[in-house]
Amino acid sequence: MKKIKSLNTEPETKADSRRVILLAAQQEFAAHGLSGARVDSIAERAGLNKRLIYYYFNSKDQLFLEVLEQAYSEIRAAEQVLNLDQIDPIQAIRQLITFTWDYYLEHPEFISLLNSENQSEATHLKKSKHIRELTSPLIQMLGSVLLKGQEKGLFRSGIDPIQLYISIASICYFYLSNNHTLSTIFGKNLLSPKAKVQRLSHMIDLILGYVLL
Amino acid sequence: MKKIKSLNTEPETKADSRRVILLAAQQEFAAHGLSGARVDSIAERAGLNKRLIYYYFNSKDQLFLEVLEQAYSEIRAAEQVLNLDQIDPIQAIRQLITFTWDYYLEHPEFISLLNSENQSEATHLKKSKHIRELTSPLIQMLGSVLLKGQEKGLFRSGIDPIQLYISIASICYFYLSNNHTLSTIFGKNLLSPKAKVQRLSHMIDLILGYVLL
Amino acid sequence: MKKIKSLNTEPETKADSRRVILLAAQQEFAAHGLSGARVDSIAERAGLNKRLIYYYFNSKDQLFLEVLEQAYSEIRAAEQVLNLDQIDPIQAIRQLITFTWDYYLEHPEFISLLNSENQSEATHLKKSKHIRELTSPLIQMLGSVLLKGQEKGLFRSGIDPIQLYISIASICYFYLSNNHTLSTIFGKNLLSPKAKVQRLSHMIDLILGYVLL
Amino acid sequence: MKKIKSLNTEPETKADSRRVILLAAQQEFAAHGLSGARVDSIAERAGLNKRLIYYYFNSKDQLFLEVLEQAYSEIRAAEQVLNLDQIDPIQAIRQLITFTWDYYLEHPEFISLLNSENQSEATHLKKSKHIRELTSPLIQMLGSVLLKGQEKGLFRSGIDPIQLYISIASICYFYLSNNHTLSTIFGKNLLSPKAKVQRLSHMIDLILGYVLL
DNA sequence: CATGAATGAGGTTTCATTCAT
DNA sequence: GATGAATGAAACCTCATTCAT
Repeated sequence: MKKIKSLNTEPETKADSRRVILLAAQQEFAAHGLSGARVDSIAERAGLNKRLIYYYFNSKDQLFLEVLEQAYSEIRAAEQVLNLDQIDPIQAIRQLITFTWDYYLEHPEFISLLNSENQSEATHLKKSKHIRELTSPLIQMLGSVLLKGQEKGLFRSGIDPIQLYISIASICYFYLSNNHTLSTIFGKNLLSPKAKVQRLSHMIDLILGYVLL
Repeated sequence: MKKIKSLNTEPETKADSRRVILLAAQQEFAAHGLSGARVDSIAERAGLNKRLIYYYFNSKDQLFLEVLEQAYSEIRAAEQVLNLDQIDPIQAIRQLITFTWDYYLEHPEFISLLNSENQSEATHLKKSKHIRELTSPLIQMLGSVLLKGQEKGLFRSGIDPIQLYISIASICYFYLSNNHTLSTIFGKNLLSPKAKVQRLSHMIDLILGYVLL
Repeated sequence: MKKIKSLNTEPETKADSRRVILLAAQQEFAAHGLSGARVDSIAERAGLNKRLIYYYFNSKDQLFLEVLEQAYSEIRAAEQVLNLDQIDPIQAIRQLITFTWDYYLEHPEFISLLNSENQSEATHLKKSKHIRELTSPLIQMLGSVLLKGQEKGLFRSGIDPIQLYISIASICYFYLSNNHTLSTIFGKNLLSPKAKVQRLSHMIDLILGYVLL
Repeated sequence: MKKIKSLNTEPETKADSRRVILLAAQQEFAAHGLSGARVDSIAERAGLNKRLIYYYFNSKDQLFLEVLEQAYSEIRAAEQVLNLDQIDPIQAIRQLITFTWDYYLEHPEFISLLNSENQSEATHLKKSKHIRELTSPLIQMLGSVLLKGQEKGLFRSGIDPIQLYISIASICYFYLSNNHTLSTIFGKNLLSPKAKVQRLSHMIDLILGYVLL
């Protein structure tokens, strides 16, 4: 549990504290889940007084929600930049898979947070107002990719973009979220460099095998 | 949190108490995760004294491990009965998907337990002795299905059974494990009867689309 | 804050703990009020682990309610023993005043608890089921005293026993509950032996002056 | 907990802030008692920064003392206006009771503050310098009323004005301070319009029944 | 005169675990 | 085998107060 160091040597300004707490909380929640996370540890990680956490966020649960909202908006923002609807549809599918895979690899905390939230039956997320709007652009984007591919005679028809998106997310997510048990059961490290390359390759084959006519 | 009733009115025998505790623990761990589960609640669910839990299982963690081992051996036993290598390969793939989907649907606690264990980085599972040998028969079975399909000129070549198995598990598992957040984000109930039928159909299309030449 | 010593040298039995906590709580609540009382102090007074308080009573508030209920039932029990309806009515009024005065003097915690409860707007008492039944016998008893006095041509008619009881309680209670501010303002100790005698005498004069024809 | 609005839109002057805080504190202390009151809430009620409270009043306790002093001087000022010694003695007694009753009814915070202060054993009041001299004029006034009534052959002799004053205060105060528990115990609302009229009538009867020959 | 940010001490409550029978 | 009573450690959260500007 390392203390977060501020990048610049100047003393943090007021608004910084909020951000520092949010970052520390993300780490702690990711590492231990919601009920396993300790407010004390978050304060320690942040290098700030515990009381301040309650000053800015009113409770552990509210803090968790904000961490979660931030995580969602970050991935959605990154996805938006892909501009899948402006490139070749086959390439677009490849890119979406690769991006999703890489993003999950680089953001293990995202997976961890989602697992926690699902264990809480999404009680936090349901209180959030702007979460739902975040996702629709992505699905729309994937929808137009599928349409374009179909019009070009490349893709099969009748693919539901939501189903496809969930499946792409599934195969990336599960491999990583369940890496520990899978690696234990299969008796080999599923995250070796070689294994990662093989997995990505398999996933692209799988999805394209389905999508392409 | 209902108390588990013993079916016969006679006082439970020694082995019964153990089983009742194990069942109660499974429910509690599934509902709240490892750190969220309460030993008190387990005792209450079991209708037995808390001290007895320690008498039989020594600690909460050891109890969790036993619950986990039991869950694994149950699903592996069920898979074994499929006898996929004795039927038509296409049908075998269909059956494997359908079975996996149904099993996860009927055993939400299995998903929940795995999530908890992965959050703990599989520390419990790593201590288990007989877990590893449980999985290999399944993969071997799937391997021979793939081989047979390929020999018959139906399936593409070069499919890694482990990769495929993980992918099949992924698309079933993730949809259910993340149902709460997904339903919230997409703003619709992903577990309505209709939605479940559509999902299964999509998953079979997806996998067969990939496997078939 | 003295630790309560058990009267007998034997180790306390199980059920004793509950009583010891209740007594310790009464003292602490009386001394500091509900919000001023500390659960830690109660545990210390009782010479028992703090956790045990939550084991027997589920929360500070529930503990407070039980203390309050006990206090009420004690005073009501003591009042019942007076058997006012079996003695001369004038003597009965004198006795009721004297008893009330003495009881409040000997049970300052009762006054303190009532003050706390009124500050909480009787939220605890309102949850109690058997409180209301406790008081009616007393009022009935006073009612028959008044009736008898009236029939004997001694007392004025039309006296409401509830009003009279409240007034008697008032003049005893207020003098003691507000003793600190009154003594400060009037610059003399209102609880000197002499002052107490004078007060009781005044109160009897006051009430009899009103009641008698 | 409504924020106190300043009547004029202009920025408050220095003395205003002090007064606004004092008013807010009175409300908060009255509502929750000394230990139950929150400095944060007082600041919020006042619409001013918490730090300002410390700027003007140094501590919560000192603030409480000032609130208390103000409350005392207000009631004493109001009593002074009565000029009881210039009217008919019987009427004077009636007026004193009615005034006391009405004042307590209109100033529930006064009762609440006194209760808190007595719970603190008058520690604040004892530090106050000008409290003690506030009360003597009232007692002197009541003394001369009693004397006049006695000289006119209306009142009994030997009535101690302090005792009588305390008794009058008692019967008004207790009924209101303990209204919540009394209403709960007797199972009826003691502050309904009708109940209030009956109480006042009873109190006047009680005191006059004692005072008059 | 005024304020947002920060804090140390301590509050109630919860927890896995053990004792004693 | 089984149990009610008991506990130390630590959890979340709150409070009056102060700092820095």
